[in-house]
Order: sequence, then structure tokens, then C-alpha cells
Amino acid sequence: MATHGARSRSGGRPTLEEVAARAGVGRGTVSRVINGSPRVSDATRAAVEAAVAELGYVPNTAARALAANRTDAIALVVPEPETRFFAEPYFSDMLKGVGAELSETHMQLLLIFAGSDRERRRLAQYLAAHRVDGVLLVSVHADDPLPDLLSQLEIPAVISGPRSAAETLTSVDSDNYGGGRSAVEHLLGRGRRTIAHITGRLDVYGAQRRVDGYRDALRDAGHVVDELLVEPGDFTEEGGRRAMTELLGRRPHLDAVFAGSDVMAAGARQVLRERGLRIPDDVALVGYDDSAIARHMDPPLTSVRQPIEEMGRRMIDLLLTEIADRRPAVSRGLERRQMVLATELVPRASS
Amino acid sequence: MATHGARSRSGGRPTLEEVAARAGVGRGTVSRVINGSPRVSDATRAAVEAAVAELGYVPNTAARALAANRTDAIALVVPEPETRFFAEPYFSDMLKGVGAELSETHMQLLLIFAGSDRERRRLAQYLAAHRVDGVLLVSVHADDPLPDLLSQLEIPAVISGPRSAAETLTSVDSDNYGGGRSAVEHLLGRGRRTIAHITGRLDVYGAQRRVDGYRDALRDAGHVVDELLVEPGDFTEEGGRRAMTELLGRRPHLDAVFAGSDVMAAGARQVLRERGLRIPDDVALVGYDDSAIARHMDPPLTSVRQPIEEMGRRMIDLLLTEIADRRPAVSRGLERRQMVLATELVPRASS
DNA sequence: ATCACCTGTGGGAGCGCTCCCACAGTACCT
DNA sequence: AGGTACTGTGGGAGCGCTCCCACAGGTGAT
Repeated sequence: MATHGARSRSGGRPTLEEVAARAGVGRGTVSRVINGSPRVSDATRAAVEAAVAELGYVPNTAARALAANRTDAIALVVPEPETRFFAEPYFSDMLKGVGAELSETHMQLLLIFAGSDRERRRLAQYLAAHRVDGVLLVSVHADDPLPDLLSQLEIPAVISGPRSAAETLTSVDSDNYGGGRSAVEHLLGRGRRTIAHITGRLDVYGAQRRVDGYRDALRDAGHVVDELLVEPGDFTEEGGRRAMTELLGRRPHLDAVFAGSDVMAAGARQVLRERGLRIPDDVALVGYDDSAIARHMDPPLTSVRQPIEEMGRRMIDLLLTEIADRRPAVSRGLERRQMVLATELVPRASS
Repeated sequence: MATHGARSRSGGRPTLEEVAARAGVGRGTVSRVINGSPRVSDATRAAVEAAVAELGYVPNTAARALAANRTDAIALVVPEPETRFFAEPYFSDMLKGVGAELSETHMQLLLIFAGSDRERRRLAQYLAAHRVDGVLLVSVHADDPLPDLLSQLEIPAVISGPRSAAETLTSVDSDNYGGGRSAVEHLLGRGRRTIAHITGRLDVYGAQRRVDGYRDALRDAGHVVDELLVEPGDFTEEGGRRAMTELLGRRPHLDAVFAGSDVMAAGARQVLRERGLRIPDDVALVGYDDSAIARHMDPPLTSVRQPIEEMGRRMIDLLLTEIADRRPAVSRGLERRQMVLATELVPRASS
């Protein structure tokens, strides 16, 4: 008993009870003040706030989580290895938007990588333990079981980039189809006729939609789509290089390339350079993402801008709403919430 | 009461008590099994494990945290805006090492940015609430109050890159002095005589130590140190550009530059190019960090490699030890723990 | 004066664990 | 035979909150 008591005193952090005693009120009243309940008189509130300040009281999160059955934390789950996370500016922008929006609240953000199998198992445990109130899912592949796990566990979740047109989770996306179209329309407008496309990973829905936009823009302009001008990439620089090499082998006289990401465009550019092809004189190049890479490339890269930061912000908005509603929108029979934000083509010297 | 009961049933997650009932043992025994105590007979352990599997039991972290007064989480605190975090490969490598080492344990990693004042205030609250068992501090400036806050709150912490020679926190560092020396010795060995240095931010101890190494290497080789050949940078590309411009203005005939980071070397390279100076023919260039930038630069950049991933791993080791010891080493009167890892010069075409 | 209905408040019960004391049973000494 | 020591186990108490019921005291309608 004595030992036990000593343990509990360690650190000497003040508790609600102590604040209550100091302010001369009950425990419940202090709790109400801390949580901003309106049902407290001004005088009492002031007294409690003074006691809190004097004692340097900070609520014990664990106790609160246990009693209230919530954690005040949400996770940003990245189903990729760290490496890609840092290599792609997409994540950095997303994190910025998320962080900005979240800083308005009392919620804490956890960043969780789930690239390897081992990490995924850990994540599953983590989610099963309900250690977060909600989850933000970015860059999810079509066959990923994660979203289903989430709905099964009834954890509120928002996905950036739906897995398919029939996505069941609440989602935020940019208009990939329109983005793909605008890239092609831009190149056609500049008089290009043989336009190749290096796609992103095709198990990413957004990458598919860009291809759709690419095809439809060509068709609507009266062109026949030459499938040998479409080469799948994987969003990496090396993949862009490989795809470009492939394309030049099959269609040496192409006069434009639309890459599904700036990083892949950078890879493509290297190959074009090595072959002595000038940008944009011989081959026009358009990227996707409008990242720092695009601005710093030589020549500067025309690129399709996605409002990624904005997407991050919207995701948080939607997630907080779902958490407030205390269960996923689906199970409440509400309409699926899907938000699509516009893209914008940023013309530069490469096209 | 009924309502309350309903609330507690929500989600229907099994508790320790239920597992105990199922296994036909007491609560304490289940707890022992879950926590890997050796004081359980094999038969009992098997029975409990079966019950856990059948029920899909996952411990409630909040309850555990409240009862045991620990969180099983540690924070990686980055006192910089997100932007820099992503721009510098240093952090990415560090995170990789930290993540790898941590995945061996049951600990959770939180990534916390504290670039703005607002974020810092949030962090202070966060730490005061003891929401993590320990803290990893990277890239801390000499006048940062964070380390002191940490010792005051008696939160175990390990710092990467001590703030000064008299750092009180447990620290892990690479041999910046030796790294600086090796860069200069390398350049001298290649016959260079007028070697400039673009430093990192001088409120970063490691950057200072590199300058010390630079100076001593020159002196030991019988040179007089020309202070006009030393220009402070700030670890950014733009800073490298500015410093290089400055240096060329003062010492147009310099024949080598040692930059305190690869990113700054990239900035310096741009300026050299613009002035028509060839690398390495006219000016040799050496960077620091041996990042992807160094390998991909044209020409490839000679650079000093720091074992950053390894540093991340060591930091975790030390931190976990301190946490296990339950209080900072300092207050136990132990020797300060300071670990210094060797650097290695990686020669490439730029020098 | 009586009743209904507010507002503000105190405090019991409970969240799901960990810690530790108590105790039964067994083994090995003297 | 009694003592000592160890092993394995059950369960009480407590961690610091939130939730909610109960209730005092006020206000206004009847």
C-alpha cells in the first residue's frame, strides 16, 4: 500500500481532484471547465482556471482515453516504404495541409508507414487496439485490404484517391481525368501530334483516370489512340527512364511525352538528353504534380498541378466530421461522401 | 446505469477479465501471460493464449498506460518546419534507422514537428502531459530551450548532434571534426591550395566542428587560414548559391570548395557553372552527407558520408536504455553518455 | 402558495488495466 | 517433525479521468 502510494505520487503531477480541492469545487465542475462545457457559472469557471494555472495542471491523456473511450489522435497511414514517402513531394504537401488543418484542433497526428509485411501486421494490431480515433489513408492500391479492415473495425477513415469508381470509404481526390485531358489538350494545342504517355502504377485508380483522360482527349480531337504510345511506369525516376527508353524504341518519332508524375518526367528527360533530343524543340514534355522538381528542371517542366495541400485539409475536415458522428457514414445509410478538387495545368518551357 | 453499461459494451472488445473467465484463470494470470512474465506454468500459459486467440483479445492501451504510467510511445521531435524535413535527406535516413530499430520492439514512434512558435507551444503541452516515454531530438540549435524543458520534466531524451561540447543530454553524433579534416586533406592531396569553405548554420555545433576540422587540417599542412575563404551558409541550396557568389567575389582564384552539406554544394555548383568554371578542372567541389544529391550531381560529388541510419539506431538503443532505467542518466549520477560515430570520405569526379 | 422547470453543482460508479499482497501447494533442509 | 523457501495463482486496490444521477436553489406561471 505504501509502495503503491509512492508509485502513484511519482512525478507529482496534479490531478483533477487536487485542482478541485484548490478551487473549492467538485471534481465534476473542474472536468466541465476543462472540457469547455457551458453549464458552469462565470465565477466558478474563473476560480477553476486560476487553480489550473497555479498548479500547472495538465489532463492525463491515458485516463481521459480510458474513461471517454477516445484517443484524440488520428493516423496518417502511408502504405509505402519510408523511401517513397520522402522521394515524392506529394506526401510532403499532403502532410502540410493535414498538419495545418489539424493544428486548429486538439487532435494529434501519427504518421504510420506500412510498406513491409511486418509493418502491416503491426498496423493491424495497432488499429485493432483502437489507438486512434480515425485514419487518413493515402496512396492505396486497388487490391489493398486495409480499407476493408478499417470498415470492419468501424474506424472512421478517409481515403485520398479512391481505389475505384465504387469506393465505399469517404474519399477526397483531385480530378485526374480532367488533369490527363488538360495535359493532352495543351500538347495538341502546341501542334504536337505523336503524344506518348508514361502512366503511373495502374493499380492506382488516379493513374488509370489520367490514362482515360489522355485517351479521351486524343479521341475527341479526332486522333486514333496508338496503344504503343502508352507505357506503364511506377511513379519512380528509374521507372520513367525505363518507360522512355521503351517508348523511343517503339516510336522513335514521337514529338511529345505526358508523364504521369514529375519524378517520372525527370527520368524521361534524362533519356531524351542522352539520345540528343532537345526539350521542347524535338520532344515536348509535360509532367504531373507541379512539384519543386518541375520548377527546377532544365528546362522548367510544364506540369499539372493538384491541390494536394487543399486535399489534405479537406480530408481532415471530412474525417473529423465522421469521428464526430461517431461511426462511418456508410453504416448510417448516408450518401457516400466523395470530394473531387480541380486540377490546373501550369505551362512552362518544356512544352 | 443501463446507459452507462451500453456505452461500455460498444465495440464489444474483449477485456482481460473475459479472457480470464474463458481460460478459467484469474485476471492477474492473464496479465502475466500478456506481459511475458516467466512466473506462469506452461499449461496455464497455453490455456490463456488459446483464450486470447479465440476472443481476439487486444490489450487496451489507454488502460495500460493509466495503470502502469507509461505510454509505450516515443517521439521524434524535429524543431524545423516540415519543409526542411523533406528537403534534407538527413531526416529521411535518420527516420529509417530509427524505424528499423524500433520495429524490433513494441514501441510506437511519433513524428512531431516544432518549427513554428505555435507548434512549439503545442509540443510543450504534449510533453508536460507525458504522452511519450522518451524523446529523440534531432537538429537542435545551440540556444534551443527544448532540451532543458525535457530534463526539467524528467523525460528521457537522446539528442543527435550535441548542442555544444558540454551537452548534458545523452547524445549521438558523427565525427564532424574528422569529417571536416578528411575533406580538406583530400583536397590538399589532390594538389588544391586555395580551399574555400561554405559552412552550415553556425548555431549548429556540428557545423562548427566541421569548420574546426577545416582549419586544423589546413594549419597542420602548414597553411595559413584565410578567413575570407570561410563563408557561412544555412544548409539550403539558396544559401549555398549566395555563399559561393560571395566567395568568388572575394577570392576569384580559389581552386576548391568544401561545402558543409550536399545541398549547399548543389547551390555552389550552379554558381560555378554560371560563371563558366569547370568542376573539377577549375574548382574542385566536396560536399557533406553523401546523399542522393551527391550521387546524381553532374559531375558526381565527392562527399563525406555520415552513418546517419546507424546514428538513428544508436539513438533508439540509448533512449530505450534510459527509459528502462526510468530516469535520465544525469540525475543518477552516471557518466554522460556520448557516442561518436566515424565518417568516411567518398571520392567522386568532382574533386 | 403550489407546481413545473430551469441552472449549476457534487460525487458515485465505472473505464480496463497493473501492481502487489496473500496464500496454497510443493520441495528441500535441519 | 518442524521450519524455510520457492513457485504459481487469485483478486483487491488503485491509476485519473468522464458520465450521469441527484439535488439545491432560483424563477416564473398558475
